[in-house]
Amino acid sequence: MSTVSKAISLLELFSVDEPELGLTEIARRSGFDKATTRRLLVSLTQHGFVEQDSETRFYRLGAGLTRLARIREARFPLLQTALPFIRDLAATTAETVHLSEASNGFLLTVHVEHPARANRVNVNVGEYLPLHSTASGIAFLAHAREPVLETAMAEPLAPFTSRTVTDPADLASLIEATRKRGFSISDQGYEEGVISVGAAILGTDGYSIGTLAIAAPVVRTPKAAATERGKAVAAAAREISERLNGESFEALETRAIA
Amino acid sequence: MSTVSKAISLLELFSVDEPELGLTEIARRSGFDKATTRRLLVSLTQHGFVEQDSETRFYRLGAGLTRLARIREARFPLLQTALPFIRDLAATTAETVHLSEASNGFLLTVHVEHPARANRVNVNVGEYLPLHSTASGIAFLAHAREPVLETAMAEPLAPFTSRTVTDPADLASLIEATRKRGFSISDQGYEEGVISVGAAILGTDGYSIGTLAIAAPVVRTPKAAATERGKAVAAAAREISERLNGESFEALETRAIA
DNA sequence: AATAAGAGTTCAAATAATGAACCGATGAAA
DNA sequence: TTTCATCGGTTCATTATTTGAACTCTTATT
Repeated sequence: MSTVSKAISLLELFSVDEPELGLTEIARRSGFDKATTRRLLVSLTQHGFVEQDSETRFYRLGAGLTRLARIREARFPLLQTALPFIRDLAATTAETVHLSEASNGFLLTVHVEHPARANRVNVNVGEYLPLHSTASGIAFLAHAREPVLETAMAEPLAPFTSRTVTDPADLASLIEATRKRGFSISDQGYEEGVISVGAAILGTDGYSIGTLAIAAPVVRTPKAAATERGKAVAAAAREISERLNGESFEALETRAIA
Repeated sequence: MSTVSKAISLLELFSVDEPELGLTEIARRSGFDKATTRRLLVSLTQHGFVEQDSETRFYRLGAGLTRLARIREARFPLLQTALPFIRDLAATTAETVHLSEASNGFLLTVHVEHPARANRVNVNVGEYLPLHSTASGIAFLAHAREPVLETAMAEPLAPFTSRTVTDPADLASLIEATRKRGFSISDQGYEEGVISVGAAILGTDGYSIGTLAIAAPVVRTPKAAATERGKAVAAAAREISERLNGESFEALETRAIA
């Protein structure tokens, strides 16, 4: 494992639920020696990737990350562009809406809007999503590059619930249906009791750069509601794609095939 | 230089103006060997910190950064909280408004709102701001921890323009005035022809965690206008501090002294 | 006062990083 | 269409950085 990977893996230990950790704890979780861990943390601190609370001595993610993220966002304003749509969907559906971004073959949740009600689906910012078992993942695959798709299909399809689609052929037809329909549905494929709909956001080259999804408890989601939400995310994803690229969604879709 | 620092220094090469760079270019600018540079880039890519355009082969900052930045933001929602205020200030003043975040002794510009007019002050997201010669920096120092303040005063005060305050004693009185007034003024201290006003945003401990500032061309900024803008940023910074910490600004200020 | 637990440090040994020289592809110039 | 230049990417013996067991220091607990 490269030193750089080690350093970055330390950053990955932080999450929304555990945004601050002590040195020993970080060393324990990463499996690195305390001395090593500290040296890495010091390097990261020097560049503002990590901050240390001067009082508690705990470490947390630093502002340098915000800075770089903003530089990226200036080039690919996915979040900025999608935000109003996410808010709108969250308001009209009163369910959890989340935006994920593609990052070399993975999907990273980048923003989440939760409804103000007790029984809701909780999605954490910073979560990685499996591609074969979530609405986002399937929507992503429906517009992914051939090699990305192949890699995803070749992996063992982990069964997260009893309903997870684990047969590659079934997955292929799900993807095909998603492409036709314009949005994907995952009926408890990732988490028991949760139904999600998702749609891909396309980049200039016509391939997915991210996804938009709505997750809701099955108990209050009749089939018709799911379809309606699906149409809504698809419309939003389409609009976001067009704004980002300044081209019609159809033009983008065709580009990917050529 | 540690390997980690080398890797991160590659990330620092990207900016809003140059968001994409080729391998040779990155190697040239960083001063590392091409092989080394590539190895580092590959490591960074594996973690989503860097992406490579599959067509042009150029490298750019990756979505993994957005993800981590969002995790941080969940803990310190500075940007989220400040955004509406920034927009409001930008709308009412029709001048450049920018938010900076403290990151171990430095100030990083994290968001900028530019007015839609030709003659305006351009501030880039991702820029580091000197502490002694900008409105933001002085506002920051006015509420900084003692050691941070001392370090800043001890450094040689670089003269960016003929009007930059380079005498530590003068700087100290500027800081004192800022503390009393509630906002700082930098009259062409950093860039010729630019006048800025700034105010500190305080954290739970009462010390600055960031700054809010308005930058405008001197030619259209009479003294009265500057004072008015100063009061506006101060009010906004105060409100943001209160929202972030759920405490009155006075309570926060007193905490720092104790 | 004794004990424990965490943060941080040291230095010989182990391991990972380095870079000169290489290949192959692409594109511009002769 | 041949030549030259440039760029992305790779190899492997040499070299320099990273590693971790054992240490100290500080703080909180019994």
